[in-house]
Amino acid sequence: MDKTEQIFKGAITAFIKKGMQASTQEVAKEAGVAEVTLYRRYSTKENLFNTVLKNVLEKKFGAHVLEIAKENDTEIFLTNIIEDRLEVLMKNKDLVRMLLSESLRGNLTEKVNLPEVIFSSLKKGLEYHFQNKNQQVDIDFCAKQLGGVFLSYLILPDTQQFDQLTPESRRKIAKKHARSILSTLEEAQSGQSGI
Amino acid sequence: MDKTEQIFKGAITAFIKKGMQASTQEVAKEAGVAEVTLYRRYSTKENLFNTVLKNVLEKKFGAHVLEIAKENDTEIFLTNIIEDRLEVLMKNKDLVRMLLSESLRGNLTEKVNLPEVIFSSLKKGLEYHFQNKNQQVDIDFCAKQLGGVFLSYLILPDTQQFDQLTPESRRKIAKKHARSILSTLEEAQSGQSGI
DNA sequence: TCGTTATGTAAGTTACCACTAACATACATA
DNA sequence: TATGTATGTTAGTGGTAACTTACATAACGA
Repeated sequence: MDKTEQIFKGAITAFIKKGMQASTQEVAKEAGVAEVTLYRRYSTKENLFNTVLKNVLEKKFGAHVLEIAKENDTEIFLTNIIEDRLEVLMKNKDLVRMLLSESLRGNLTEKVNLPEVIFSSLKKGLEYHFQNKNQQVDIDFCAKQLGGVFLSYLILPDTQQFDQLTPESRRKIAKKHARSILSTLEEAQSGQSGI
Repeated sequence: MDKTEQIFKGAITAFIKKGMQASTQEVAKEAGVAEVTLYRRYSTKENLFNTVLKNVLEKKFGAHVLEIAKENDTEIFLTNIIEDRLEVLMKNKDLVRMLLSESLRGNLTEKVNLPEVIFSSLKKGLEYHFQNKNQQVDIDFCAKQLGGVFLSYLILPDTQQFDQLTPESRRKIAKKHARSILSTLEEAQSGQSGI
């Protein structure tokens, strides 16, 4: 029974329930650990929060976006990245929603700020994918569109839960979004970009 | 100097800063009113919060979506609704972000839950617009796409602030998003819908 | 066996917060 | 003038939360 692991798990479940407002008492109880132990190890609640989140972000959202970006066909690439990221996000929906809430409140440090982390990783993936094509693409606009897809599933009222669908349905939806984004890319080629 | 107005304005600025966590003391100070006055009028902080928000939602986001939905051309309709709603949302960005944060935390009553309110009003607009066309449209999917556009501007890191752009730029962006959504509608016609 | 290290228990400190009670004041209207 | 109504001031109550201190205990290596 690794104490650190115990604390991390307990802290996460407590933080998911109440966000940063979860008391150290609750965290301690959830982790099966004395409250003072938390302070001896992490000094402040804020530090505990950041440490735990940094760890969990790497573990759960560590993206292999560049792998996906190697795909040469843009429609397939977009479909894959939507399918992949959306699945991860929806699997951790409660955690992600808590992070979004705290982010909106300005409570997150840069390294742990989920929207920023995801947005910048999307941009990197897009840059990588388009670098060798002589297609002029507004990366920011495209990343925003992708982000919008994720956010809509995370925040808008859900009739059907994404992670409860069959793989075929999921792929179909991902493809639909991908084609939607694709259509603006093709358009941008004959016009000019973003602004 | 209408006291009620005073209280509402003060409460809003306090709530924008700290969400529902703003103390009644802070609200009172911001409103230039004694703390006890708030309790005499609204009994509890929660009730004050809900009353104020309900009022402000009606005032600031009271939508004439059905007006917009009368437009017969779908591309123009979508462009208009995006342009219109996005402008309102971005003009009240801080307030909206606070509401999103509280919504994610499950702190909002139904009538004041911004994502739900907007999503359902979007759906109504779409239903109205498509009711007399013999085009089979997945309203939910379409509303989700629209919602995603708004959320992306509200949450993702912004290089350019939407409400600081020229009207022409704004319309151009709105149109771009509209065409993107439009492309999925056209596709759906020859295939089947959403799931 | 001794000292170090990690933990637990229990009590306490300080600060804040939602909410209340008691009393005073100002104003308007009958 | 008298009375009611809305407000302010001040103090207080009970609860909670972040964080600390002091002391005890168990494990482990030298």
